[in-house]
Amino acid sequence: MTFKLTDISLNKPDESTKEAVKSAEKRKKSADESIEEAWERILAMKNSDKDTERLLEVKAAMEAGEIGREPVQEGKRQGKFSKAEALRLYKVLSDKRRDDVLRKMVEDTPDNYWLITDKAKLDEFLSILSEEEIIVFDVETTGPDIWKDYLVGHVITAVEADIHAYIPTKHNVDQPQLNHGYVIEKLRPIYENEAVKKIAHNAKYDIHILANEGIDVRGAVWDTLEAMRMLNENEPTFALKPLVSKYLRIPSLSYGDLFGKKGFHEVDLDVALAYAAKDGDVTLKLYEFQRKHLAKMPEVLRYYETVEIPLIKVIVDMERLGYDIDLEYADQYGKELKAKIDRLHAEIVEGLGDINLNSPTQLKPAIEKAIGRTIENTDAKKTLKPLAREFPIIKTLLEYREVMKLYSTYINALPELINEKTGKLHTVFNQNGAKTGRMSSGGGGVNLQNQPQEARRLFVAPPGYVILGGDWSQQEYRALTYFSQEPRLIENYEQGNDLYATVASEVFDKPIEECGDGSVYRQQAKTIMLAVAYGTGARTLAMQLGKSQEEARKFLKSFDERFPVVAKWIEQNREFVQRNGFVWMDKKQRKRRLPDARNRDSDFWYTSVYTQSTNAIIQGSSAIQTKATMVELDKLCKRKTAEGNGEWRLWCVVHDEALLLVPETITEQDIRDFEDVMLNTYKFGNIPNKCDIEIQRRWGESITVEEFLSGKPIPEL
DNA sequence: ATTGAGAGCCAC
DNA sequence: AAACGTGGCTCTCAAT
Repeated sequence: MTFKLTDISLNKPDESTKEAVKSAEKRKKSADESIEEAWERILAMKNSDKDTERLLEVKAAMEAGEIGREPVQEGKRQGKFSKAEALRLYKVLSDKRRDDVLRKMVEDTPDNYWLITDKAKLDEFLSILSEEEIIVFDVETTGPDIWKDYLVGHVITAVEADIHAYIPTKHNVDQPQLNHGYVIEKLRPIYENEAVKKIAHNAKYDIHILANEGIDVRGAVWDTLEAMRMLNENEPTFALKPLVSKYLRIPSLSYGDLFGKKGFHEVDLDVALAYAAKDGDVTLKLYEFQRKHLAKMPEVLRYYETVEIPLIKVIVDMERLGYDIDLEYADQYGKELKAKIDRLHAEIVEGLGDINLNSPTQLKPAIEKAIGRTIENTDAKKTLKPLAREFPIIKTLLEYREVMKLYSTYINALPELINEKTGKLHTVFNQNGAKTGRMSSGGGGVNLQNQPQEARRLFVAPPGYVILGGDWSQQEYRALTYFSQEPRLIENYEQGNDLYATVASEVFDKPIEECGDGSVYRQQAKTIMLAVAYGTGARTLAMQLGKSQEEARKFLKSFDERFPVVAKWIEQNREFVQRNGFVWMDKKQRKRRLPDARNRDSDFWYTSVYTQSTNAIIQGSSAIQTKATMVELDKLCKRKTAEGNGEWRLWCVVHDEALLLVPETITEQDIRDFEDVMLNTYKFGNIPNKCDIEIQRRWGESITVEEFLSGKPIPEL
């Protein structure tokens, strides 16, 4: 097609006249445009996917007579039907549907849903509860924030009696309710009674909220959220409603669908009853469903009940304790970093131009221009590092990145996250945040598990206390050794040798003396071990070691030859997951389901599920060791506190590292007791555990036990 | 203003 | 030919 300049001359008088005529016709037409024509016109417009979806929904609802057009304002005639009106109607439609659902919920409220708003009814319910061995509990609140939101009502299910009660106390509605404190005191004996077994969905939240009311929940024996993670860690969501819809086939709309952003305290009591009591009802049904299925995996059930369940309260306590932040240190360090950032920024901008250095999209072309060649991305490790030697500006940029990350994510950010109420920094631990069973940490605030050394320095013990920390030495490789039963590795650990030196000596065929601390062989063996555990290929390993792929391949091959039993175990895992679609963690206490392993194209000789199968066993089993030990550490803390020489608390756990907050007057015996729990709570069969213990006031600024016992003072803040 | 995806990078 | 496991947060940038 040819293109003539004249084709785009816009201001030809004849054309504009035509347009004017056309639009006049259009106006005339629109006055008597039929609704069908209007829809055709609107739907032909450039609409986003979401708008199209909404428009079609409105169209269908209008055609079904569910809604009509907006009312005409007095004295005006109805204008033409516009996209804007259609989208306004969408909101009208959603609100109407929501109201319909809520009305229906109220109408259909079962007789065994009890709304308790007077003392007599509460007493009647309490007398029913006194006969119950197990109950469901759930708190309704103003929102999800355990520090800002507060309790507005209690849901309790009397299981045997089959009654689901809602006891509102703080709804902002014009309906009578029982006094908040009165209900707390009436329910306290139940909540705090160990003998009254309790079921909840996401019990950690309810326990937190009740703790805010001064109630110490005891006897929690089942959490339907954590149980579901045992049954299927791949579930897309662990929210109650979707699980109930999916597994019990009870249609359940989410809180947001029903109430939007409204807090539960704004909900009328009849609606509140229908919604809240149903939570107790379906949680109970989900519990029964889960029990039936977990019974088929007795080791998983036992692990769940003896480790995961007690762990909930251990985590609650840890989250509530929080962290003291050295603000003075943070401020001073932050200023230093900021000055450095400014200096580096100025230097880089001189070479690259005045761009946003934090924007990869702006950075990439600027770098390409500056160095005169194209780059794939601005990834520090993969792309920029190899260029740093040749181009000083890249080196400076990498330095900028590093300092910027430290400043913006950690040093400058942490003080901002301090909780106003407690004056401390709090994290949220997700008990099974990783599909392997590891915990994760964060929850909109601080992630305790990825603090770099520099940032750990901001975390300090309160006056009079010290941080007693222990980390399992080579936790995952000990697990690997146990599972594979590789004789050379077992021997290494039985004799208390240095693993990396042993591996280096074998892989590089060097005398052990040349593979000790500080040797390049030992360092490389460390990387190779990691590659084995993570399933890293030769290409990546080559990059990490700064060697050719050829050499990296040789190293991996050499490892397989020298530690053939490990290689065989990895191969077994591959076969197992291919056959079964899952792997077992230690003692069948937990599964990692990798269903993709079963329906793979046979042409693929590698898929990530195979590396995952081995890694999941190692990582997941290590997590079991950590969690089982956490439960015992909590008991140790309670025992020590009871001795009366000051309070002991579990402070933080980072995968293979456990830190306690203990009185600064601790004794050698105290430390030995701590070590004993770390070493002996959970063992991988015949492999001995090893634990390195350190004492500190500032996280990471520690002295060893030996130093401590020989009288070396713990560094002051 | 809020949200979500992608890039990038911190930890074990 | 294909190959690094598990997370979470900050920043940018585009979309709503």
